[in-house]
Amino acid sequence: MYRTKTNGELRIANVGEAVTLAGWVQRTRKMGGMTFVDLRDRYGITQIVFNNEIDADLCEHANRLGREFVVQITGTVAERSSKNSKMPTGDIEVIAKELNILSESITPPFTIEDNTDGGDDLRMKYRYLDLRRNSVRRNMELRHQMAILIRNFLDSKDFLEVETPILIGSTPEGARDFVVPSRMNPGQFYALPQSPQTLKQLLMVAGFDRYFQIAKCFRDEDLRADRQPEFTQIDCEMSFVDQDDVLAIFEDLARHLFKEVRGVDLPAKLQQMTWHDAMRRFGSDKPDLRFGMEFVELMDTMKKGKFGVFDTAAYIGGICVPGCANYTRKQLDQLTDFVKKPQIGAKGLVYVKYNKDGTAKSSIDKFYTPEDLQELKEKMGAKDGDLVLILSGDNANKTRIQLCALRLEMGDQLGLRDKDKFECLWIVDFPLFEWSDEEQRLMATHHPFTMPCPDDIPLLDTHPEQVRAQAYDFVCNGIEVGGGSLRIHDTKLQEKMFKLLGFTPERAEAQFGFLINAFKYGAPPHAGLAFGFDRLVSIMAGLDSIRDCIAFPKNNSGRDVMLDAPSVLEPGQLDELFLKTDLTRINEDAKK
RNA sequence: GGUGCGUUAGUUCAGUUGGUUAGAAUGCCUGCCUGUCACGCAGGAGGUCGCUGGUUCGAGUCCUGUACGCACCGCCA
Repeated sequence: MYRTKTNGELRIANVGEAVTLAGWVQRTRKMGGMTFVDLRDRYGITQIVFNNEIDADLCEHANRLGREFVVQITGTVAERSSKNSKMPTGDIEVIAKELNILSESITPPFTIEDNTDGGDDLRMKYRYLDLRRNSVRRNMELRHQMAILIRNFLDSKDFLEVETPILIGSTPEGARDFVVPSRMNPGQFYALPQSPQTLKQLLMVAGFDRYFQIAKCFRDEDLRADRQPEFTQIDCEMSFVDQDDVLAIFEDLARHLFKEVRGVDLPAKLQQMTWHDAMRRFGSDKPDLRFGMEFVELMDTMKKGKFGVFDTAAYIGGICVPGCANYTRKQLDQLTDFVKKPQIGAKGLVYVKYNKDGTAKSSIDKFYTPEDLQELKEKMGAKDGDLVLILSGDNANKTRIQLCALRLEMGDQLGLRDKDKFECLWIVDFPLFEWSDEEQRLMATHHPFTMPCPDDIPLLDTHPEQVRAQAYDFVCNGIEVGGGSLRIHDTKLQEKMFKLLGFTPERAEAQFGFLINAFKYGAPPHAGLAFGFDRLVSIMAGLDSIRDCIAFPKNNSGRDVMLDAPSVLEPGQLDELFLKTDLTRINEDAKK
């Protein structure tokens, strides 16, 4: 019994049965009097046989076929005389009786194979061909499967899916908005939502209790492998819940997804790590817990020696890299170059090798006694054969971020960032505010509607930078996959937040008046969370970039190279919108 | 806004110290081949070395600028 595609319907065909298959020509093999055609559709490949001795005209017709021709073939399912164990349909073939060329194809610019010869750029330009490839199509199938699982899960928990508008108003806080001119309101612009944040809060005021949406979001910021200008969030909001309720239900969702998609059992209760601990132990608010090498703070230990660099350091920290005492001078120099790269910006790297024979060799032997190094060894929990790497700097936070980059690099070098291993955790107790040097004011770490921790509310007036937020991130394998918070539903507290963030009452009213007003009519306590759907899919699929699970992604410059978008408008279109483009600034930059 | 790497045949890449007619694989075309399945064999076509300016007797190779691509920093409430 073999699965085939017949007249658009899946069915099971038996040997000897007549079938009609339609699809694309993967390749042909001409053997003189015989021609074999590998016919591909969404479900796989079936070998078609044309035989000169059975039907010479038909065989001649088949010899015209080229790669990616679309054909319909009627024939008989037959058992193969020589089977091919490498392909799922390898023990049958279809002996062709009729061949109908539905569409011809010019030679594709790259091979439609699992291991294509096409580069990323070319694949994106011809994405419709790229999507024919198994590996890419499978990512789309996984995305579909996960969307179904998520919808069904949230539906079973009484979440109501509501679509919120794509054309909304601009909010200067946070990321840059994409804007859309309004023809009927000359000189005015819509903005595309960075997230449906305020709208879902209004749905809570509306009494919808539990909302979700698989929502397109838009941010006009620079791109990365894990950042697209338009992306998809699993956007959720709940009323009458506290933080534990939210975390419980969404780690249930995560547990369900990992089990159904990957067969992986996440722990019954996910670890919760405070932001402060995450920064102290891993130098990151999204630590990769697939491996150890936790930071050890070494201020007391290292300041004993005579190494001048450490005298003025505000932070000295080390990681213990297991089994790497045999690193060569060249490898250590490369690590030093790595931390000195401009993106990382460390001044230098101190290493201590604890050799297998019990001796120690370090870059700071001149300044420390063997006893000092022994004390360091104990402090680091290092064993013979381990390598200790130490960074220092006069800015504790920056140095921790540098040490984080080094830790991840060592994790990569030792192959510890295994794509089939999943370590998920919650980061909690984020600071409510961050100081912005650029704007010379406090900025909301999460967003301006985030509820402070109740214990810290008195600090709002005295030490706002110390106030913790009831905000949480879902982190998997060092990637921020989701985040959310309890929201402020009290008008007075919200006004205070706006004031601390430097909003005048007039500006707050102009931008968020609709929300403040709504809260005057009985707002339930509410909280929510959003998962980055693209990131979640790419983690499950083991992809390096979220582009690979997006049907038609944008490139690094935010361009769709297939559609050649964005593009200039016809003069008439601009006119209708009362718009003029002024490219003089670009030309001036070009002259310089 | 910044840093790094890259740009050579349809495609993926190699190209030594600057030196004759720029190579390989694959794809494509032609012919042969009745059990192939990455079929095989023989032959063939295919290049403005991203663009620009410079150094040089001579530039794919060195230098300036620029465009594009990728990764990253800044940015992403």
